[in-house]
Amino acid sequence: MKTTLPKFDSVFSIDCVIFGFDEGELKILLIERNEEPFKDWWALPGYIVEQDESIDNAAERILYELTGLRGIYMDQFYTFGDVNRHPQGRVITVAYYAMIRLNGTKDLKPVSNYASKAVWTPVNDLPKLAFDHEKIFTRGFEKIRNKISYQPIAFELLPEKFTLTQLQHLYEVILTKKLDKRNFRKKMLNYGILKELDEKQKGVSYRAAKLYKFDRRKYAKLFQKELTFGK
Amino acid sequence: MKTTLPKFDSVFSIDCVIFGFDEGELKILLIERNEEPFKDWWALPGYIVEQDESIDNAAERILYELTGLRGIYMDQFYTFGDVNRHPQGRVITVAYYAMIRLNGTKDLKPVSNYASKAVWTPVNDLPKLAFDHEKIFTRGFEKIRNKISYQPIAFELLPEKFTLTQLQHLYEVILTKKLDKRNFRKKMLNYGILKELDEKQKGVSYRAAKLYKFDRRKYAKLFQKELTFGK
DNA sequence: AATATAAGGTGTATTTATTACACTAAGTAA
DNA sequence: TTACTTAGTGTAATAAATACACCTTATATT
Repeated sequence: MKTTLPKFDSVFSIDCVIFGFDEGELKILLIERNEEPFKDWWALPGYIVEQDESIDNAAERILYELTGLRGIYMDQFYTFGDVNRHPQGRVITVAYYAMIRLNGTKDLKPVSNYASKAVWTPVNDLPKLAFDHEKIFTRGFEKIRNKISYQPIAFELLPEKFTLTQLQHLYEVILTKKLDKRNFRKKMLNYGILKELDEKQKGVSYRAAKLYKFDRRKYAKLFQKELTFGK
Repeated sequence: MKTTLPKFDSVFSIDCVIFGFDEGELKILLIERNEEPFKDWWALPGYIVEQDESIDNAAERILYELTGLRGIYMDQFYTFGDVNRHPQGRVITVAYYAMIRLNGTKDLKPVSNYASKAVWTPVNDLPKLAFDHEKIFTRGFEKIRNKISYQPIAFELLPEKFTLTQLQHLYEVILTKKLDKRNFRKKMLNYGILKELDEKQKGVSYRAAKLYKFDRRKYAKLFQKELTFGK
């Protein structure tokens, strides 16, 4: 990494922590960098914000260019502004996260050639990352762990139809702890935000489980109620 | 505001929402700007981040220069990056908040002359603010409203010794709703994070109330426990 | 056809937290 | 002494969280 690089003054960048759930594992999207610094390293998808675009738009564009993923809604979660986090100059980066449904989506094709590939990587098996991206990932993971206890974000990660065991498993992976099956089901079903389908799991070599759907309408109602606390 | 101003490319800035509680009112600190653009307008204390300082340090420095307040611990809560939020160029601003104990602290003296004064202003009676500072304030207020339901931030705003009624009143102001006196007391005392003092309120023209202190040690223990959820 | 395997699916009792609700006690001021 | 103002207190009902173990059902194997 001792090449001569241009120096620049101040730029903003965006970095994205994109979560997916596949084969029972929580994964994030990493790119292999095709540019100095940190050429050939793994990194979070991220790049520099243009002069004339808002940071929210920049986040969407950058994710698209580096992974081919389009129209993904992301939320900002933290801004990293240490002085030496980028070797070429002062770069303050705004970190975004999103959760997406993998549905067997496999490898992704970067549109720009700034990344050579984009690969889903299990969070329990991450390689060393460029810049301070480990720190950014860790904070993003904390964010969703925290968020899952008051918002049904799990449904964004699962396929449209899922079993209660899959749902529980996802919660366990995000919370990093085991949950009690009966209590978990009681609680989930009590919220009333699940629609039981007339359909069962297929292709498993054991008793097939019932499939459920997330009911957005009922969730909206529930949430409305929860915003108006009792006294 | 039709003066000729220098244009610049990209800069980062910091804006601070500093909460205080005084005379039964929740207040924030505003400065009167002494520079274009928005000269003579009210604004959140904020300024530009230097090349060689981290954003956390910048936040501390800027608050000091504009208000004379020193060593205030602040938390970042959101970054505002719309393209046209600043008339002179592209400015992305990282917003911080803090809560401080007023203890009769009155007016504050800006150290830099970029602000002509710094004044505590009730949140229910804010003037029109420069830039997008209303938006920033609103988001900061939401942030503490949300935070108060899982962290005892109220104690940072109250004097060291306080009555339960004062504590309740502060909760009511932040949550913007009335609370039941008996339930509030039961709950607070149950947490076990209050130390009852052998002392009473003074100088009131009615029955004096007992004074309490916040017990940080017990809170630390409680918090530890809460981080390890049941199953 | 019988058996083994592997996950699916279910209920109850206990404890803890939340809510609703109204009167007496104590100190100060007139 | 009286009026005023806030302090301070308890209980019953309801709802939520927890701990805990066995039978059922579909598939695969012999």
